[in-house]
Amino acid sequence: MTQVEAERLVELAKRRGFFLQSAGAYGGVSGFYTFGPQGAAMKRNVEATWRDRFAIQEGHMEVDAPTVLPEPVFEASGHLDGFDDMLVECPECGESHRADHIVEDTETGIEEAESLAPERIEEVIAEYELVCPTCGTGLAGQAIEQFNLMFETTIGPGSSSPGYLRPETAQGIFIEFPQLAEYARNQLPFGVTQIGRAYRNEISPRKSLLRVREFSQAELELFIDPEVDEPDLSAVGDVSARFYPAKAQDCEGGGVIETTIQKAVDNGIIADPWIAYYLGVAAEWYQRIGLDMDRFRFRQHRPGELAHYSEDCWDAEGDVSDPGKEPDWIELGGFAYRADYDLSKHDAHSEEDFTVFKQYDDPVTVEKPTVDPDMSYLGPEFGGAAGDVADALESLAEDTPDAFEGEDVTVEVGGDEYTVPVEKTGFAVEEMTESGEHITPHVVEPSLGIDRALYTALDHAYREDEVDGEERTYLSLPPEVAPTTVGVFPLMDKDGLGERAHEIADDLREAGFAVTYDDSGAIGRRYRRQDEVGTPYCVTVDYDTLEDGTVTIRDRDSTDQRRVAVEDLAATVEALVAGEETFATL
RNA sequence: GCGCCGGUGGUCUAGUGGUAUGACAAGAGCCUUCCAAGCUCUCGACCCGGGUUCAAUUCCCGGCCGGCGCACCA
Repeated sequence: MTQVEAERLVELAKRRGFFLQSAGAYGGVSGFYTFGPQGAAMKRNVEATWRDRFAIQEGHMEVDAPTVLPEPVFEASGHLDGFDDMLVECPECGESHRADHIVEDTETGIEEAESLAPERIEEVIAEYELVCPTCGTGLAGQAIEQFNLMFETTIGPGSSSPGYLRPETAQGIFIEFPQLAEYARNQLPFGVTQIGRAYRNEISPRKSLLRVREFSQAELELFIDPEVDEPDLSAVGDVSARFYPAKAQDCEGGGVIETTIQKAVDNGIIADPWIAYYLGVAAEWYQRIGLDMDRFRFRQHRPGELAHYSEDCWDAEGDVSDPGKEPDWIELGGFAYRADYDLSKHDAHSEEDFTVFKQYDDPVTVEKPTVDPDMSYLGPEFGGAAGDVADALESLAEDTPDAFEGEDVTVEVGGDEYTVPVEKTGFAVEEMTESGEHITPHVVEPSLGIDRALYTALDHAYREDEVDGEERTYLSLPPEVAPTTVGVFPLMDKDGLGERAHEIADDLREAGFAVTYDDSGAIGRRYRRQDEVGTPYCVTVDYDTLEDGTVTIRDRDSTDQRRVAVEDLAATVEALVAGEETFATL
């Protein structure tokens, strides 16, 4: 960013209809972008390739959850508490700092301040006379400002039912886990994908599409049995990528390692095989949508960056600097092993069961102490406490069956002791057959930003060159993601060329291609127009077409042309797009 | 949120206390047998609000938006 090429890319994006800042008529609004005709088409294509790779090819299901969800969902997920920042402003220099960080960074002995109440933070600041890290002014007495990154709304009239715009698409999957597991016939592993919008009320959106308040995510939640499920690493073992391990980031001159997924696992660079598997899948996908893999890497989170539930986490990063400049790495996606964190949270906070039943290969017989209290005795004897006494007896039997060996057994309920004759407890040791157990699946989560991927693909596709002494700008996008696949032009709009070209354009559309028809001005101008939006092929109808039924097809990157029979045109374009045919050998 | 700089047609831009320059793009036409050619015509702009002034796009203040730096990015 910041550099010349990025500015020209943003200018092209606006001029040609890839993306523009929203609500310009009303002064613009920071952090919101509208995809224009080219951008919307490209985004659709990018999402289609993601769907193909992460859902269809992997055999996973796709869902589409609401963007607004009720407050309890985010209480459970931790976003309500963990997603807000506590800011404190310095009265002297005006700098805002993370209050929880200031508290942590000193001799207070507090390591994890994020969960503390703002009032407590204020007390700690006053107590230890903490100062502004910028100018050294005391911060005692300054109010702590809460800033939650979630957009809040109300569901229905009144404010009794608060809701939030989801800050990530993932929760929409987690909360439906019980039903989704049913759809998967309770068989692990299974994966659920979602492509959708997510919202974060960023303090300071920046860098065009790269930091926005509304964006699209493509997420996969893979639910596994951690004890038995393993990925098929051979499917992506040969995929090569650049890896930037945490250790290398800590020391000076630490290097990026280029190797294959399989070798990265063998050498211990990537600890978790599932993470390794998805790094491989993702590397293939990023390459497929046109990223320059020399300007791409996987960076491992350093220990301090890791979320507390995550053992190992990697980010996909793309370099969006100008060629020859210092790299400017932006985060494109995250790959996290989330263990049972999310499902356990929702299991605890909701009424539903977020586990799956795992059947043993062979049923096991266990001796299980049970009670069957005689309520007709307990009731009259203990009155209102009878129910609690019965519960206490049940847990006692589970924990310490020995207690039932005497004549009487004593339990404590609400501070009072109750003694029950053993014969009234119905205590028995039963042989029970267990055919399996309930387990909470673990979650492997590849989470990718669509807008950032799209921006990076544009950045990496942006080219400037010269054709016959004229400057040319073009986007060398893969045909699969280019907004338009074929441009169709009559060499001139007369002598029936236009009519013939229209027929050909219609035929190509019927064959399923995204086609642009253009008969304005000189032919060269039309080629350049399509170059700027990344159209890979242009077909021109000329006088020979009327004579012998052939057209020229032009390759965007080389500007070379070949003659092709009209009846072979659709098949030829199809083969070119699929990569089964190259233009050079056409 | 703080600091610095900026905001003129779709895009890039000149300039000004008296309503604005040029280029590109776009539209119409002529010309044109494959790479932004030429000619004619047309369309189209001073971010918003307040202040100073006879008069503000211009000066001042505030806001919004953008770039950069700081902070933030669970």
